[in-house]
Amino acid sequence: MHVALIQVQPTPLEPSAFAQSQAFRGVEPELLLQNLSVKRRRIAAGQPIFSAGDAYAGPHFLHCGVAKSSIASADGRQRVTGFHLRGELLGLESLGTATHACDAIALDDVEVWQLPGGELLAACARNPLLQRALTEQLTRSILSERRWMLSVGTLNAEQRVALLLLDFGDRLCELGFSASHFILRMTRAEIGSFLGLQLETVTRAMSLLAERGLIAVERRDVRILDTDRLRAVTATPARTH
Amino acid sequence: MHVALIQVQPTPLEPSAFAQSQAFRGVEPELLLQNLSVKRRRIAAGQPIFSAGDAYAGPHFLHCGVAKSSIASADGRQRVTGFHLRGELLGLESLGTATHACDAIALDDVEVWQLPGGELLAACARNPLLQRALTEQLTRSILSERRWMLSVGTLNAEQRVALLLLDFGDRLCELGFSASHFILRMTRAEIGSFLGLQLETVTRAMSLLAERGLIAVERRDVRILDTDRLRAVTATPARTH
DNA sequence: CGGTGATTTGATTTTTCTCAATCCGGGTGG
DNA sequence: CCACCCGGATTGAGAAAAATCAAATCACCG
Repeated sequence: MHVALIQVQPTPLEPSAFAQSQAFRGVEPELLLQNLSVKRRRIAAGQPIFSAGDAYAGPHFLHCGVAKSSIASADGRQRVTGFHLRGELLGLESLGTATHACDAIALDDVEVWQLPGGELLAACARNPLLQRALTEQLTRSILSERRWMLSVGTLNAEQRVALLLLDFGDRLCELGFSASHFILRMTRAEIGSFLGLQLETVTRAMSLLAERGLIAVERRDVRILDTDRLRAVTATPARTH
Repeated sequence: MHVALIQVQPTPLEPSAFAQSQAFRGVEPELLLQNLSVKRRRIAAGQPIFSAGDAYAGPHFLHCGVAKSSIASADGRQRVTGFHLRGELLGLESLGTATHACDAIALDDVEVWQLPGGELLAACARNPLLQRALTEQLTRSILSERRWMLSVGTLNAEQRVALLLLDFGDRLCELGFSASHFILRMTRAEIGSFLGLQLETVTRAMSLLAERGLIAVERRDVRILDTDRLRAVTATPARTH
């Protein structure tokens, strides 16, 4: 069963987990863990990791599991702003502020390490490598969001869905899982919210891609059958804006 | 003539201009200017301030004028990611990287102060206040973009245009100009690109808002006639995603 | 074994895009 | 000084994409 590939097992607190992660690649783990009071928390699927308005203590390192982040307006509209795999840093966007501005919700059973924001900033001043890693993480997430902004604004439904699947596969691949076969942890509605589409449109786009033999979908189980042609779909001439 | 209100006059290099700006509010200007080698540049309307792929030297402080930033994909699609007024920091998203990832183009005749990225980061380590200001600027821009993401994904064309006009007015107001009468510095196509709409749709939305007496538009000249009702437009129940 | 939430598919409506024509104002050059 | 030109803006008509409404199916859970 391929499913096992994406089952993330809880692991003991390992200093090297930081350094190996995308977020803190290259940072001496001792420098981090010795000086920072990391708080480990486990959160069940569907439960919030943090919510908008919560007092901000610091960013959350996603040690294992899958999560989504979202933003809501006063009048109840809301939108998913990203899906996160283990090794990512959640809540960075509120660094230095008093309260969380966004929501983060576990899509899996999740373990997060809550880092102390103030100490982290102070540590940055002493450790240029850490500062660099944190800055890079921040710029990386800005750029990622801008690229999605671009895609959502210029690609049609089918292209957006294709891109999401490819992106998800790539990111899983970086973590050592299969890039071409995985289980989606989010609903069609959540995908639609992220891509600026209705859930029915997401379903239809997937059905069309499957009909053309580019992917195989069975509810949450996705297989990318022809990566090249799927990638070609996302590059087809569309609106240029 | 109200038009004069938004004419931005060039001013001499003033340390306090930094401290008064949104970006560096509260930072001792001496600490900044004494230690940083700021390079002033004037850029004519329509010309690039920097382009994707340019070597990254540091962020640009927009000392006067109006600018847009945009991002492009390899296959030529592109999208405006923001409009910027004086006092904002451009190119922060590439801090710590080797090359610019986005484009910034002057919509006005513009003056920018190019800050040295490396020195800036080093100065942050010595000056917590500066670090805090920079972090805040970064989180502010992330949140602003996420809010626009939310709006673009959940509001219809008319609502998006109404929101843009209100936002533009508010930001001008913060700079001491009129919030209800201003000249747009960007084309309908640029507005559309930012809002995820075609230029004709932007025009139509404005015409509709004008028809209902909420605004008065004459090409680039915009007057907000009924702020309350215009704001109500943006809050009308729409798609919830 | 029923119930619930998620997904899929179909039919229809709405919104926005696209294509086309026209208008308008500022700037240029005769 | 004026006619012309050109980019931007506006408006209209028709087409396309996606939203909306509705119904049926499916998997999983208690």
